[in-house]
Amino acid sequence: MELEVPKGMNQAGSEDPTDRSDVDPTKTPTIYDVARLAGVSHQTVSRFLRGYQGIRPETRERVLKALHEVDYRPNLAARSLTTGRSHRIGALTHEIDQVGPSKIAQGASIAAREAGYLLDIVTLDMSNRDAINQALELIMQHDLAGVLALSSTDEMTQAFEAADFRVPAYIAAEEDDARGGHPSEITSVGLPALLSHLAGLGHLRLLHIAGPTAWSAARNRVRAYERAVAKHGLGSHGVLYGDWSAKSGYDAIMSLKGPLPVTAVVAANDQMALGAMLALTERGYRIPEDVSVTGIDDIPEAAYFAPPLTTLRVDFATQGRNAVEQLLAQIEHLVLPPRPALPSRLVARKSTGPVGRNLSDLSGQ
Amino acid sequence: MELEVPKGMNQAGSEDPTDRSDVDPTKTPTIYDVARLAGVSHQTVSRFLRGYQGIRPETRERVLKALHEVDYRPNLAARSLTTGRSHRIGALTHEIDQVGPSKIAQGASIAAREAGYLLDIVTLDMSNRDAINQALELIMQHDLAGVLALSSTDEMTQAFEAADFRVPAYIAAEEDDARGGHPSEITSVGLPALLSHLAGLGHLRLLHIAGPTAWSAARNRVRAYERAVAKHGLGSHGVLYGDWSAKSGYDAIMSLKGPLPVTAVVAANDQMALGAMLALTERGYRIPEDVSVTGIDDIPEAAYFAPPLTTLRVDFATQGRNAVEQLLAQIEHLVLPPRPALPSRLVARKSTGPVGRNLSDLSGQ
DNA sequence: GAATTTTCTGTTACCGGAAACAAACATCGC
DNA sequence: GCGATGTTTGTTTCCGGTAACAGAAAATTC
Repeated sequence: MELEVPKGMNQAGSEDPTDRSDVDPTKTPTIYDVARLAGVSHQTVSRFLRGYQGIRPETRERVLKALHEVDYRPNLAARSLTTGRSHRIGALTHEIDQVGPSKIAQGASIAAREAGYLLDIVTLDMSNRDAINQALELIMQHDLAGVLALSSTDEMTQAFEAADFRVPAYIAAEEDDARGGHPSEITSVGLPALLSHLAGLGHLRLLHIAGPTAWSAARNRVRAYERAVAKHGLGSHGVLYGDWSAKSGYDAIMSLKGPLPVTAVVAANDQMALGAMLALTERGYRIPEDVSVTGIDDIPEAAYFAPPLTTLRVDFATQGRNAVEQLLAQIEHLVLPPRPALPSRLVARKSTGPVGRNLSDLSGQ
Repeated sequence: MELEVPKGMNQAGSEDPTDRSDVDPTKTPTIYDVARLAGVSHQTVSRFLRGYQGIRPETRERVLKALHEVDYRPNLAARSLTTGRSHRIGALTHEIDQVGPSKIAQGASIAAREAGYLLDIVTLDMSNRDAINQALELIMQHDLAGVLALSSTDEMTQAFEAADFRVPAYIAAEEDDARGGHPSEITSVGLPALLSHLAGLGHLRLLHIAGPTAWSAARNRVRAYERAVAKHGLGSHGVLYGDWSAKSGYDAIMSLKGPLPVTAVVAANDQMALGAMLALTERGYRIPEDVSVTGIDDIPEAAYFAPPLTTLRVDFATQGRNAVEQLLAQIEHLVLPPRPALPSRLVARKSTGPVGRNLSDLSGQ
């Protein structure tokens, strides 16, 4: 008399339902391997993995045991093939020699990780159209849940508008005053506070060293600077343009002919402020006795410049986090609670001081 | 009389072989869509895409046309499901507030891109074991071609040894003196050159501000420093340990009691050198008249410190590139040509100078 | 206690490619 | 003129999951 073949897939002839005979140890195990081992169907394993509740405790335990035994790890390629969704986000960021962009990327990376996503980071020159298109081409092949630009330049904006991503895309503009968005803390609160700090020290004539005009952050800062100058009734010698680097800050100051026409220099980031300070020093001005200098960002080194830099603290990590959350909201069709504005705090250090008597006459000229 | 149905898959009744009738425009097209449009089999399309030569020019052209018409983009999830290989590399990097790590990541990212890979970058605290394990857990799910650690700490090394990646893994130690590898340029050539520069300026008693001991780069630099001190017959006041940050360089100098026992400070990176310079200045020492200070890395800002910093230029981008190439060699079973050593060049600026007479007596004490 | 519903589990089909195999056709040699 | 060979293209199967459906077992109803 024959025993009835037990139900299920286990018909290979072994009487032990937890059959491990043909599990190839060199291959990474699949749910089929786990199913065979647990004596259930692969679908039950799949259900277990996705947290389905209607599984009998007894079955559940067998699956769990089998999962551990073979040290199962899901194959996300297969999963995203069927579900049509990946858990990767493509992130474009500017070449990271600046602290800001890399901090933003870091915050974004962490936020993505918390949501179960991984960030595919591509660094490129944000103002080089060819580089952007090339990067987009690459990124679009690697099936992604969404695409993120971690900073905003004109070229990037245009490329995003022209591209056909087929997935959600988002540009993390630090500030989007021009596009009708609510202006960021930096330009609405931070820069006015900075200028008011300078006005309070008696400075009447200022100079702004801005970032490249293609960057929306740079443009917004210029506008905010000019607004604040007007509001306090100050005079501005105008705006010089750098490229965010210390060298460009240095060059900006060196390009000024004749005696310094201002008592304070407002740089759009800390690096340019650093360069400006060196140039001023070399030209014989003492900081802050003769000229005050301010930056924006408060990079970790700013407190250790000589002299320590008065600057605006910017929360880059949160900026990156917000960007990811915005994108995820699109991906997962969530409605996002209004995010609190990013505080940007004035950090007064020794690079600003009261206008010295010896130069104060300049401020009125 | 009936026309014969043309061969191929195109039996849906339309007489036009380039049938586009049931291509759903909302779905991203697949090779099957392209095949139908071109009137060939999907396999022919697949062959075309992978560069197979044995396709008749006529067929080839039809496929190409169809590809363009639907703007086909390969689904890499499907591809890596069948080939069992992905084109992504998981990269672990230290929280990127330092320039070094982020430059390395950038170089790695570019090199990966050139080879058709994308870098999944995960930032973490390289000396936090829990963070490392958590990150590894995450990236092991996202099927990767390989795993890369972009800098080397003890914790990272241990975690890598314990982990079961099932894919190639590589730790990019800047230098691996301790593990028998060929020592890097920095420790074998760069630091000796730096010390010899100081010796040439008359410095006889030095202090080293090192990075955290868990970092192999920090340890190697300490060893190289001590070797070079011995070689030149110099005296060392010893080694103080920082954490790569400007603050830790500042604190290190401030922790010294009494008058400064050395005439030159050798910091293991530029940030700590910056902090050290500020502390020295606050304690009343002039740089370089009273004390010389050197860094390592040559970050872009170093040339604009006050005073500009004498340092060793390190090629981070190439370091990252090398790491990726090493990993790819493992992934694709290539034998790598021996890579040329990374040049590390001494960049002498104004933070070093001849020993001043007023303090030179200290050097012999 | 049979019929019905609910709960749990198994079967089949599919995602979009690539590999293995097979067939159709052209070319060649003797 | 017919098999041998080579070139080009098509068919089937598989990768490792998930979705949709179906079937069996248990619980409930009347």
